[in-house]
Amino acid sequence: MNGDQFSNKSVSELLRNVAVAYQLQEGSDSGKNNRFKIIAYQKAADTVEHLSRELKDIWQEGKLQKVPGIGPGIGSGISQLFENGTSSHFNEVLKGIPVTVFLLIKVPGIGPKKAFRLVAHFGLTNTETVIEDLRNLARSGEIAGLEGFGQKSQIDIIEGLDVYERHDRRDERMPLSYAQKIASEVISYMNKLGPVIKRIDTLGSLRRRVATIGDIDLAIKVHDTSYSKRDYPSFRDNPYKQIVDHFLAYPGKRTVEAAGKRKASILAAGNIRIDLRVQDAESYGSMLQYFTGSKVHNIKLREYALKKGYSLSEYGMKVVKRETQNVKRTVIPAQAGIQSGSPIEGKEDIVKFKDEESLYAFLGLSYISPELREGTIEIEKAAINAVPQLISLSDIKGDFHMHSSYDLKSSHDLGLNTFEEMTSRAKELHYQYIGFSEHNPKQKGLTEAEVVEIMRMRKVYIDKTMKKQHLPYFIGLEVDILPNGGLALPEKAFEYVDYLIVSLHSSFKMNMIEMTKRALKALSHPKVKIFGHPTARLLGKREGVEMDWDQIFDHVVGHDQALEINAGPPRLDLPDSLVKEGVEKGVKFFVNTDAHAVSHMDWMINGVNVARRGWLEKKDVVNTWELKDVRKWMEKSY
DNA sequence: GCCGTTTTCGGCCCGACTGTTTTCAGTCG
Repeated sequence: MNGDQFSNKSVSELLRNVAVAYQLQEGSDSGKNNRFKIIAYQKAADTVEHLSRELKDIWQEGKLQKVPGIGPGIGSGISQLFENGTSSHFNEVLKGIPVTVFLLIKVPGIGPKKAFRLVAHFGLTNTETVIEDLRNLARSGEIAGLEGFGQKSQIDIIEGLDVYERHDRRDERMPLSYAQKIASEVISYMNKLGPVIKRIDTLGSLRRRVATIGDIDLAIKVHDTSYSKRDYPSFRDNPYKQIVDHFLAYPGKRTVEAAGKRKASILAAGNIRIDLRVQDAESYGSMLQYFTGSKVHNIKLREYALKKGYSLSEYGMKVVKRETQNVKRTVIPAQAGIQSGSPIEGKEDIVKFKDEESLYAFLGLSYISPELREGTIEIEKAAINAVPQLISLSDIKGDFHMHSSYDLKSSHDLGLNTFEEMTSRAKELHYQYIGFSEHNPKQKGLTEAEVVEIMRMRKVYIDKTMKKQHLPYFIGLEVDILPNGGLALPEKAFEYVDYLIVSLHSSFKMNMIEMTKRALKALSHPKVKIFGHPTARLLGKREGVEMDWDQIFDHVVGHDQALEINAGPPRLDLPDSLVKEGVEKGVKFFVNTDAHAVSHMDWMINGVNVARRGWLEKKDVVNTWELKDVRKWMEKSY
């Protein structure tokens, strides 16, 4: 097990191991016809691995079976696991399979069957030494003698072990903003190649704007091959080779991992893997769609296509004819022009797609933004033309969580820049209004009267300063939620602010009931309009707090309050999945940067990405509204 | 074992690559 035995990673690994165990039972009397059970466990493992929230929290909320791929069976096993630390059902299935099998399947090229045969035949049961033992066996030539293995597979095993040891060390994912930066550098380098390249897109989780990224995947569309050599003298015989070669010469490259005709991968500094795929224009849409994923989305899309009579692949679409109910189906080429427009009939009897729009349209679906492609309900929505009109960065009209350098003896960090400097940046960003929210003055060492006076002086100062700035503004404050749910600000100080953000900055380890009570109490004050970075998570450092989110959602909906999507790269809080749950209940949001410096105001895009993954439209995000509507909403109290 | 705009039963994504093969099984993405 890896770290916390209840982490998503551990649970997904456990489910994957159960799938492996069923695979090994196949063919035995007890394991007949569990082909689909295996797939079910693998699907569940995939989903859990890619959840943006802790499965355990979801379980605590009693929503385990809302997770796609988890039904009554797997769900009860997981419940057992969370309750007792172990699950009798899973244990029963795993029983009798040496643990070393589960270690060996992590080696590239070794799957369940091979792992089991190696372990069984050579008695590899020592978990400490199994990797080394296998390497020695391969080197001494003993594996080639085993039935089903040969010289080549023996060499492959040695190579696989090398790759395994290299990659095992870098297991973690990087923040989206960091991945985006690296990708941009590679893209601008590739663009130097000139007109051979028609366009470059990111793929995979990077394109879907997932909070954390594993590998960086890029797609390149080559220029129409109907070019004239006179027009592009540098465009030699093989554009693919030219592009791949250029990629392999990337200055930031450390090693070349693989290099083929139309794809290649390199490792950059920090063992970050960068994959490149090159495709011609007529099939670019299919490729883009396929490698953008997510895997679950693709599987669902293919199932959907199949029901409509099409077989969808990386290359395009074919028509499927079912012969009998159960056994085989024949695939014949789809007729191009079933829908007029973009699909192109290719020579390989397959309908190709230039772009993703025509691909989705061919299936009768409206376009689905990459951020929505997580296999939840996006296909069902697209089928009835009901995908949301997602917000974009240009919709943001103001930032309500910003810390200036104004010293109000606050309990946490001051910002680095003045009100004027932040205002001036806001104007550059074409904001139509702005909200300041320093931390509340500290409680120790100051009397109530002193705090009230500090707050009064601040208002006077802001009003005076902003008079010259000609940008509508709101005076806010970020107030600590005390452990008992009280606010770290005396009541009399409230009259010097337009709105309050309440945030958790201490005592994160409460149980769910206590924490929920605490948050609800803090939210009960009518001046509170925003719940700041609600889970209080710090990516890679601190898990979010335990909270009954349904109660929080209900409360804010009933009291004209909003939840924050904090765009700071260390936070990205709320997480996208909670945003989606919230908006389904009618929750309103702010996307804020929590800027402590002018440069941080550019973080807004990170929050917009989360909002998009959370299915938010303009109506759901207060700081995309017109000034008068924001004012009206701010002044509502209950 | 999961799932539902032709379903609560009867289905379940697609293709490439590779090695050890005489037609396919295993692995991968």
